[in-house]
Amino acid sequence: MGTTQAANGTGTATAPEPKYWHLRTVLVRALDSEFGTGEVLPNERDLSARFGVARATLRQALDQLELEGRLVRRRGIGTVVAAPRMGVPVSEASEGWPGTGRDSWRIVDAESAPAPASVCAALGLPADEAVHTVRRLRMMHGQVIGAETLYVPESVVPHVPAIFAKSSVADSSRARSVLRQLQRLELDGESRSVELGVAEEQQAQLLERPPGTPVLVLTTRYQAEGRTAALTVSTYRADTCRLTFGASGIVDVTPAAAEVRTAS
Amino acid sequence: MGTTQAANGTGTATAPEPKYWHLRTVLVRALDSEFGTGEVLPNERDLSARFGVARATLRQALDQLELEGRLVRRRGIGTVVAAPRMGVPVSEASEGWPGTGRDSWRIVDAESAPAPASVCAALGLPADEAVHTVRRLRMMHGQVIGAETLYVPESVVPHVPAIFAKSSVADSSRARSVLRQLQRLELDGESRSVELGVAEEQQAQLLERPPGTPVLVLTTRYQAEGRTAALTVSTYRADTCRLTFGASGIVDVTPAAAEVRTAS
DNA sequence: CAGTGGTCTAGACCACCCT
DNA sequence: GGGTGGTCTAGACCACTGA
Repeated sequence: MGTTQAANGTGTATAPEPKYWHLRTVLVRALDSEFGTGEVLPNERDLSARFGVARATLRQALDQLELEGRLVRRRGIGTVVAAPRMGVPVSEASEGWPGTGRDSWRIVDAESAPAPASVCAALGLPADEAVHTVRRLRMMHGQVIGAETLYVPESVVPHVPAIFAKSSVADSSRARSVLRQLQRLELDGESRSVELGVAEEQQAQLLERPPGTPVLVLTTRYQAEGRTAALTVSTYRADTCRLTFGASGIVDVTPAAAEVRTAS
Repeated sequence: MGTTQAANGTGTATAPEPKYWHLRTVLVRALDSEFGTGEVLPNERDLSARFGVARATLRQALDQLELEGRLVRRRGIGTVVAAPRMGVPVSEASEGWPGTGRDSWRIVDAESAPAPASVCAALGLPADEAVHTVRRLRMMHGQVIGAETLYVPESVVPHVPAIFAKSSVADSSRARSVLRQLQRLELDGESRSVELGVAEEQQAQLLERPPGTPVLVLTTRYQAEGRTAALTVSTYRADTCRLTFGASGIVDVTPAAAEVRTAS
């Protein structure tokens, strides 16, 4: 076990670059030149043998590439080359309340109940005040790309037809009712934040990914009538999404991403 | 080696939750209740022994927590509890050109040279057209939180006093000159995108993190005189930063992040 | 120097998918 | 069943930090 690890592949001996990092570089080049979207890579045991490293080391390189959204690994299937990230438009204040546009959403469920403390705080409410909660999935090109939870205080949208039978039809109509009433308010503005998170069990399931999957967490506060009238927390798959702001229209431009480098 | 792995800790036997994921949950609870920012955790060998798992398994859990920005690990030092993420204001169109505000920036270098193809494409230029390139670091609370590269075509800002001696003073004056001239143009608007990336060697060094560190890549296109007059690519440390948009003023509000959960 | 996290190995078993 | 990725182990050495 544990051979000496000293000789580390590059041959230069000047900089002790980790094997997995070098491997990643090699694979990036291969991905750029020899593989197309959707192609399946050789399995991990073969690859590790081919590169003369332990499987764990190869996996460390693949982990990086998956984080970068270049690969998708599926248990029982294999490792395939991922499509370039999708540009996901984040609507601007001028475009109104969430989900008004031409985005495709799928209602998951809806309810009216006391909100968790963190949500009440963000909405400027006393703890445990009742809020409407709507959960929905954002779809794009037939795929789930994000999960959103919308919170609206009952003091903003008071009455929603109470259908007690818990069914997807009832949820759906409740959700539509909340959204409809929200859109009657004049929207004064909004503020957003984006950060990195990981999907917990629930979200992970909605996003069709394993727990721990990195996500972009987009939090939006909607201002109306001089207060925070609604709050959304959206988690987008970090591997497949690029959130775009104010890019009204053109979205499919490849950004000059991290690997920008001067010719010097 | 490799004991049977069958009994997996939870005791329930109903759901085969991975050990490292369960460990993460345990550690999250411990961090929330028993540790304060800056406190040092026991070392990995002790922790793995205490939890009765291999060190690699413990590390898998710590990797997750580091990705979430809850921990910072430093070679030779130890693992410490991270401070909550900083809210990093991303200036709005109304606030003008980059770096105009009260943000703290530190010039790294500046030059005028043919741009890489991806940059030219994003700027709508023929390949290899000359652009001014300014690299600078964004500081906050005395820490480096991001690295930004600003690209401005020479056709937008033509002459910059040519100082051929390559020095930090010369770079700095060149950079200021470019920014000053940019600010004379009327800014029509801007479009942004945010995505997840990993820091390559160069960026990683600027951000004082190891290569492979996850970053939020913020790409901004500035519109002026009916064209894309400038492009910035900023990489922010994903573990310490939460990008905020249009939150003019209040920034230090804890967002209702991924772990939002209804009481149901 | 001793102590810490970072990398690497060889081998094992598990969960899942498809045929 | 046979193949794939996912998890786990025990042990080793390396690179960095600070006394």
